[in-house]
Amino acid sequence: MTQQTQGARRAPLSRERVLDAAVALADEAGINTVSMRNLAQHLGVTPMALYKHVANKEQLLDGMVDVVIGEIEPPSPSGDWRPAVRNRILSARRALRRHPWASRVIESRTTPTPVVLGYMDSMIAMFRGGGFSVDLTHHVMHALGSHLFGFSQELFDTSISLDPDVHAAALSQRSDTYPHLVEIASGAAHDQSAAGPGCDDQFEFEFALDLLLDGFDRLRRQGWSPPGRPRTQEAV
Amino acid sequence: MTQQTQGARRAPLSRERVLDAAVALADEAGINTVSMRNLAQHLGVTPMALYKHVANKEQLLDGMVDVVIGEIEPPSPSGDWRPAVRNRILSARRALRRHPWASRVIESRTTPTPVVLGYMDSMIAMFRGGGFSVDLTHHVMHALGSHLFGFSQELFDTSISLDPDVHAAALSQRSDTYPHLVEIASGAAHDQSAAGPGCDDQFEFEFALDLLLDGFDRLRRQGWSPPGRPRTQEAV
DNA sequence: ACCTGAACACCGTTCAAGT
DNA sequence: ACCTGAACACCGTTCAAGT
Repeated sequence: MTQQTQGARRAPLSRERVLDAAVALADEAGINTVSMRNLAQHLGVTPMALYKHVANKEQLLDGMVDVVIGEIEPPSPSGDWRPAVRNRILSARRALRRHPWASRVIESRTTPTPVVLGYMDSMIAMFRGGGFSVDLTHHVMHALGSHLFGFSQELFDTSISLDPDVHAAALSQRSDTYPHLVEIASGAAHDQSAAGPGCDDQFEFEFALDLLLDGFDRLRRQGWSPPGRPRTQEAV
Repeated sequence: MTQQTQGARRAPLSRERVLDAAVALADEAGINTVSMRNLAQHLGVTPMALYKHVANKEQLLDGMVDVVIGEIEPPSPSGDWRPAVRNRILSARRALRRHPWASRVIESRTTPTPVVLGYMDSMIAMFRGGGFSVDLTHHVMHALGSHLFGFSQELFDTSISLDPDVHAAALSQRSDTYPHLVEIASGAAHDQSAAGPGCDDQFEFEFALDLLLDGFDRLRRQGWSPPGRPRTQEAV
C-alpha cells in the first residue's frame, strides 16, 4: 500500500533496502509471501542478486527481526526499574504489533543476532541497576520469556476463548464436550466492555506481565538466593 | 532407530499409522525431514496415498501434536489444585521433551484440535475446582501461555546464557559489547552444580511456573475481580 | 471404486556461463 | 569483476488417466 514497488529499481541494492523491502512485503502480504524469488521480483532484481546482501534466507529473516527490534524505544532514564522495564516491554509489544508476522519469526530463530543480544543486554542492565542479583536477573530473564519481546505465547488463545467461530461453535455444539472451556468463553464474552472479538489481548498481556513483575519485586525485596547445592540433575 | 521401515509395507495404511510414522520420523531425523513425500516413502507408499488419511500437511502436523498431547498424564484426583496443576504441567513438559520438535510445531498451529481443546478444558476444570472464578481462570490460562504445554518460550535462551559457543564467544570477544549479558552468563557458568552446558532448563521452567502459581494463588485468596468498566479500548 | 503417475506451480541454492 | 540464466533437488497438491 504505502510502499512503492516501481521506481525502486534504480537505487542500488543494499542490505538495508533488501531488509526494508522484506519487512514491507511481510507487512502487506504476509510472511508466507516472503520468498527469495518473490522478494527479488518486488525489488526488480534477479533472486541471486539478494545473495550479495544476505547469505541465505535464514539471514534474511534474522535481518527482518533486527529491523523490528530496532523500532523498540531505548530505555527511559528513569530511576525506578519497575516502570522502566514495564514501559520498555510495552514499547516492544507496540513494535511487534506493527508487524504481525514478527513474533512467529522471532520464535523460529535459533541464534540471536547482535541486535537482539544488544536488546537483551540493555534489559539485563535495567534489572541489575534496580538491585537484582546476577542469579536472580538470570532467572527473571528466563521467566519473562517471550514477554521480553512484547508477546505472550498466544498459541490459539484468541481462538480459544473469543474467536467468534470457535466461540459460536463451542457454545452451540459442544457445551457438553468442553463445558469448562465454554464457561470461560461465555464469561469473557458477556463482559462486553472488552474490545474486539470478546477478549482484550492487551489486558491479558499486562495481567501476565504485572503478575511476573510483582513476583520479581517480591523476590528481590526478600533477597532471593539460589536453592542449595544439588539441583535437578537431569529431568527426563 | 527403534522404528522399522520395512515390513510396515503390508499393514493397511491408517490415520494412526501415518501419524505414528510421522512422529517417529520427526523424533529420529528432525521435523524438517517430515515432508509428505519423504513420509510416504518411509511408509512404502505413494505421496498421494497419505491424502486419504490427512487432508493436507497442516492436518498432519495437527495430528502429530495430538499424539504428543495424548501422552500427557490425566489429572491426578488430588484435592489440592496447586500440586495437581503443577504435576500435570510437569507431565506435559516431560511429553514435550520426548519430542523436541513438538513445541515448535505447537507454536505454529493456528486453530486448536479437539484433543488440544480437551486438554485445555481439563486444565480449566482444575482451576475452577480449586476455587478460581471464571474471570480469574480466564486470565490465569492466558498468563500460563506456553507453560500450559510444558515449555517456556526458550527463544535462544540456552544459547544466550549458556551455550558453550555463545558463552565462550561472549566472554572472549565481547565482554565490552554486552557486559551485562556476559555477567549473567558467567554467573550461571561458575555455578557448576547446574547440569549440562551451564544452565538448568528444568530449574528455569519450574522457577517461572512456581512464580506464576504463587501469583495465581495470591490473587485467588484475595478474591481478585476484574478492574472497573473501561478497559483498554485499542492499544495501538 | 480405488489408486497413482505425471504434472503444476512453487521453493532455496549452486554454478557455470555470459558480459 | 560483476551479474545472471539455467539447472538441481526439493516442496505441497491437483487431476486426469490407469486398473
